[in-house]
Amino acid sequence: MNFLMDIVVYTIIECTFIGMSLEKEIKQEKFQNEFEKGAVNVMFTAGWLYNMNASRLKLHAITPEQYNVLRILRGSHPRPLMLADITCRMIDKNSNATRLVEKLRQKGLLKREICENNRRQVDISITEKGLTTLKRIDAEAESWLETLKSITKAEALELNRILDKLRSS
Amino acid sequence: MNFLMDIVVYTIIECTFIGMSLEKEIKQEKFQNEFEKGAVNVMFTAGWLYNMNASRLKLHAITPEQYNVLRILRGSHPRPLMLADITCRMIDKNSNATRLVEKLRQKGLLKREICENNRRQVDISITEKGLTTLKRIDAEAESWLETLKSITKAEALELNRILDKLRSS
DNA sequence: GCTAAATTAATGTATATACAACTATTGTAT
DNA sequence: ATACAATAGTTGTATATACATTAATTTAGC
Repeated sequence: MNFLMDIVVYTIIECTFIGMSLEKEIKQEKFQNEFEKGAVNVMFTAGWLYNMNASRLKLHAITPEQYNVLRILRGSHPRPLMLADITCRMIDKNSNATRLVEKLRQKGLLKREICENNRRQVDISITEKGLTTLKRIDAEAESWLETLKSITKAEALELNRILDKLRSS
Repeated sequence: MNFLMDIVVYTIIECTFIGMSLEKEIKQEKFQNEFEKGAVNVMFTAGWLYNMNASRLKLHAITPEQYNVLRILRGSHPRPLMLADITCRMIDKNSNATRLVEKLRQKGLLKREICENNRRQVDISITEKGLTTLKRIDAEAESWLETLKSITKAEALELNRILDKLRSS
């Protein structure tokens, strides 16, 4: 997270017992129960995913957070979004959209215009250069998606179902 | 989360189609397939978990990363650990253990001693105050664990299995 | 023994994040 | 109309992160 994760991952190492995969990866570990292990596993895996992402995006000189903003903007293109729209879609409400947007503007990947109807708000939209950049990244995304296919489609569905249920409390 | 999350989470918003829970939570979203959705879901859920964690730990004036280090040290207590031992258990290899440890030392939660046998290395161990702090946090952890139990034990097992498999590529 | 390589940790620096405080503009109540 | 509240973004600041570089000590080769 932040998840990112690099997320921001936390782990718990309390014992020398070695069990399955997760325990091995973070060295001698024991969890209170499957639920706690699940929470750590989600955060650990998120960090793993985020790192893969970050390194492939690095070649294009953008961070995962910046990539996120660009994709959000492409999603509404050609309609612009105001800053608050971007923030609420970013999930990490803490992350500072103002500064993220400014970074992308400096790179010419998006443009900002004061909205005439409501001068408090700013209309933000992706530029041609931004679209081109995303297209180049998309073209490379194949191998990244292949990595995810170490699980079956049925397992992916099950994973999504369980995660949605976990958050529904 | 940011983690996490605050994790550090990235999302993809490209459409106005509304489907299940994850799509709703990050507003009008459509994914290429279940695999991509799974990756985003893991990172999003990690951020959600990290934020819950961060806010409960804030009352004790420590961050999730610092909490992680303390638990690692408790795990080996009373044997001290060197810095590299802590780093390799932290997963986020980027995070700077030197400075995290220094923060905790300033709070009196751990102590550092130059190792006599090998003066390059530093023996780090949790203090009584550190143990007491962890104990107080443990006492409050019940409700946090309860939150995780919105899924069944079987689902938690399945979640762990799928995540381990996902990373095994 | 002396030099080169490896190990262990600390530091520098640019960027990012968390969170509070602030500015500007618009909406609402009297 | 004026004052007060709500909305939309920006800025300040302390801390954290990423990553490269440096420093100190130990090990190994010759």
